Amino acid sequence: MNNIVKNIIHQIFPISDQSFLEIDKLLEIESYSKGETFISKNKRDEKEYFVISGICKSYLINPDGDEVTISLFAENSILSPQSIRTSNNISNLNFKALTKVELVSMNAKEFENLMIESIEIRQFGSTVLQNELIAKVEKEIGLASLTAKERLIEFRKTHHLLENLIPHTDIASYLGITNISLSRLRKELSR
Amino acid sequence: MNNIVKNIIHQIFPISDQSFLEIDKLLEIESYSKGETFISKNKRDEKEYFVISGICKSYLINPDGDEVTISLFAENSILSPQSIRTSNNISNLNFKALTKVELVSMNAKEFENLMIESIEIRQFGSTVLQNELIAKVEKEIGLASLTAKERLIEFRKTHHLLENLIPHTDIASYLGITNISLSRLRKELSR
DNA sequence: CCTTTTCATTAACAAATGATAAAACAATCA
DNA sequence: TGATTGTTTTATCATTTGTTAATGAAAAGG
Repeated sequence: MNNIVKNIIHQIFPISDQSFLEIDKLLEIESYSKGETFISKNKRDEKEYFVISGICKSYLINPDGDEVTISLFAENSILSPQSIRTSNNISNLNFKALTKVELVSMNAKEFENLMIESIEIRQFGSTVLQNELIAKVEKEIGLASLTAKERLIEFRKTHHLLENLIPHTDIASYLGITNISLSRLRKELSR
Repeated sequence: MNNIVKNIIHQIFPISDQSFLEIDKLLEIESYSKGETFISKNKRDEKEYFVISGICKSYLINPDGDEVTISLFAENSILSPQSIRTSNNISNLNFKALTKVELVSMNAKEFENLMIESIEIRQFGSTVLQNELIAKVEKEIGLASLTAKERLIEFRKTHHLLENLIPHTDIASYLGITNISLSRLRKELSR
């Protein structure tokens, strides 16, 4: 059904055509417009997502009622809320489309059944999990610097395309600063 | 051989006695004194660790030559450098004992062989990976606040025992502030 | 026991960042 | 087009944080 998903999967793990056909049966297309929240609390344990086009974020609401950006997801990436499903402590993490977004979703329980039946698909699933973990470690290393300026420089290295595509408020939140401070740093770095 | 390891494993996944006996054959005891670095670059792809007693940190060296604390590992936890093994970008992450530390190590390749043979051990391995990921997500949520004071308060909730056991320099680095700033916040919060 | 080292605190000042408000700019829509 | 809304920049001031240096306390080692 969807060659883009096949490519995304192949970039992660060289799955066989037969295995992909099994996965393919679970795929459905979803699309959301800018600003739309697409994983609510009661739905989040149901699906894995492949980001076909557009950009999404995960976020939470802080005590002041503001959205704090936790992660950013560009196109051709897997948005896999596995960690959220299995954790009781992470209760209020939500997902939102920052641009018009096309997703391919996959029922999580059916995918788990596939993983039980097929060693190859389980290896794919484990590799997704590992990649998620690597992304987190790389992120925490990138944000480990004390100064916001260095964090912005690091962000530009890993997300160089995103800065002109999504609201700076989300980037600032991701970097742990205000959008006003981000604006100052942008000006300073452009000189 | 080691009932403590059995307990640690059981807290994560209810493995059978038979499976544990297979794992048990791979276990070896290691101990390090305070300040000792125990995973160097060339060794890190060899072992998984169970922290029996003491506290460790993962860290990297920033351009100024200072150690930046990335993660903290208390006793009764698994120190599983799976993500490091599989990532090319995370090259300079090291591990150090912050107190006298007793570890039980397990050869990673032999454990992978066990995972191929046994579904149950495979499930245990996947769960370890999931737990690592959950810990990272919980950490990034805990550190998502803009102010250092709130991050310290959050840190105290999740690591309440650690503050009096390890150098404040490492806690400050973990929180993204200087130890002097941490001292100021401690004083302010104690009033 | 003394010395040395490491760590935590404090003070004074400089630098960076947040808060608030205003203005410029861009995007959307009737 | 004009109005509206949202985003980014800029300016001002208050607050927080980093830097440097000094001090004291605790731990480590001879």
